[in-house]
Amino acid sequence: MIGEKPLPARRLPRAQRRDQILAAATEAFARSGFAATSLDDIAAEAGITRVILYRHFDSKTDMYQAVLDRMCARLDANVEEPVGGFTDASVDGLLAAAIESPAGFRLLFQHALREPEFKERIEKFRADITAAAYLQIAAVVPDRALARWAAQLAPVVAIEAIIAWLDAGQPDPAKAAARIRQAVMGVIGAAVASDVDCPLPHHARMEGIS
Amino acid sequence: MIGEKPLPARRLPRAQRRDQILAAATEAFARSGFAATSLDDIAAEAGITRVILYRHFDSKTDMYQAVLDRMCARLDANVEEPVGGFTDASVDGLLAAAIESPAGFRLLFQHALREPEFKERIEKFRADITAAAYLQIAAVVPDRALARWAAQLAPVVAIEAIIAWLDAGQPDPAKAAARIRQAVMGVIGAAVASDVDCPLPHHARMEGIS
DNA sequence: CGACTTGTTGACTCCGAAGTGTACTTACCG
DNA sequence: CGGTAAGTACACTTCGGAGTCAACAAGTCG
Repeated sequence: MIGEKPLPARRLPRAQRRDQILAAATEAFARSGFAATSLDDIAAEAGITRVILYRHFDSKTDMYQAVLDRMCARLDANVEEPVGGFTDASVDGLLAAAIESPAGFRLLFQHALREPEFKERIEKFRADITAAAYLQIAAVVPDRALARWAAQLAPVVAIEAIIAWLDAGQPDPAKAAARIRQAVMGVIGAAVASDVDCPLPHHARMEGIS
Repeated sequence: MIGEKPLPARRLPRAQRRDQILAAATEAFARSGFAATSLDDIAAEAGITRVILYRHFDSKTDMYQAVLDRMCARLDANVEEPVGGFTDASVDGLLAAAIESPAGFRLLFQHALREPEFKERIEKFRADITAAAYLQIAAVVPDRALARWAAQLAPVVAIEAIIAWLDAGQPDPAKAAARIRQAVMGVIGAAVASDVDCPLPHHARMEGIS
């Protein structure tokens, strides 16, 4: 299906092979998530046998955790939040991580986040960003329920904007970050605007856009 | 775990039971998707035995399809698109469907959409909305790649806004639709703005929001 | 009442995938 | 050149969940 190697597969030093397996596992898991991905799928993706996997990881779960941790570490490294909140730097960090590993990015936010057994770690990451966003938004949006809603939505929009950008073939990387930031700002702006009971003729704008 | 009934479970006429099973299955599947949900989970959710499921559905796959079709039909009914495009009515329809069945809404857009074997039907639904959105956006955004990106993103933001609203406890239902529409418009506005090379001091706005 | 239908229980088969062991090759490095 | 580590082949065991069957219990309706 992919690029199978009936050949005896080149030899690699242990650490390197482990890394390659993690990369392959990331790709495989990113397609259908944990439950729907077999170790044979991963072995095939890595171009080796299933048995080899067990020389590097204790179990499927262990391996999945390693994949998740690896990607989370990448995120933590890129989007270190000095309590500053959901800043431009946060978007840049997310984007950088997504560019480094698109599959890992998708895996985290499209699959792992919805898998009860694994979502904890990454949910905590997201919660941090959401909390930071809340502080900023709450300062502008008096209605607390609305502020929580916007704070919840802002990071999600950033993530979805990045994924949509990946899907679109990563056009114009130089301006991507700016555009994503604007999309997020657009959402926050919506919360602000609708809080003062729709001062904008949004209906007309939406209908008359064409 | 939930509200188990060790009792012999009340009897229901066939059609009614089938519907109740579909509702239970929707809840169960919405938690972890197709692969990670067992028929026992569903039977427990419905308060009956696994064997009964087979008196209503041929297989697990068959049942899942039924659940998906049911929810898709609900969507089609609510958000009928007279080629008009991604209008206010579309948002209203999506929102109505989400209120009718939050679990179904989540199941479709958080799980089924990422399950290769099943995403086809619902992907088509999403593609229709995306295409409609593209027509509207392309009229305002000259850069075609950017327009495609925004068109891809707009429906996703609408959906995520709805899910975030569900998560927040469905506050202020009367204005929810308007807020979601504004969020979507904010995203589209971002595409428009960034196309003319960032006329807004977005950086300052974002940093200085607090 | 008696038949039918909905339900339960507990057994059973089947299959795919996780996980393990052993014996056999072969590349690489000191 | 020889040993070790990386890799293969294949033959398992184990396990959970899908799918099936038969016997039995109890509401409901003619």
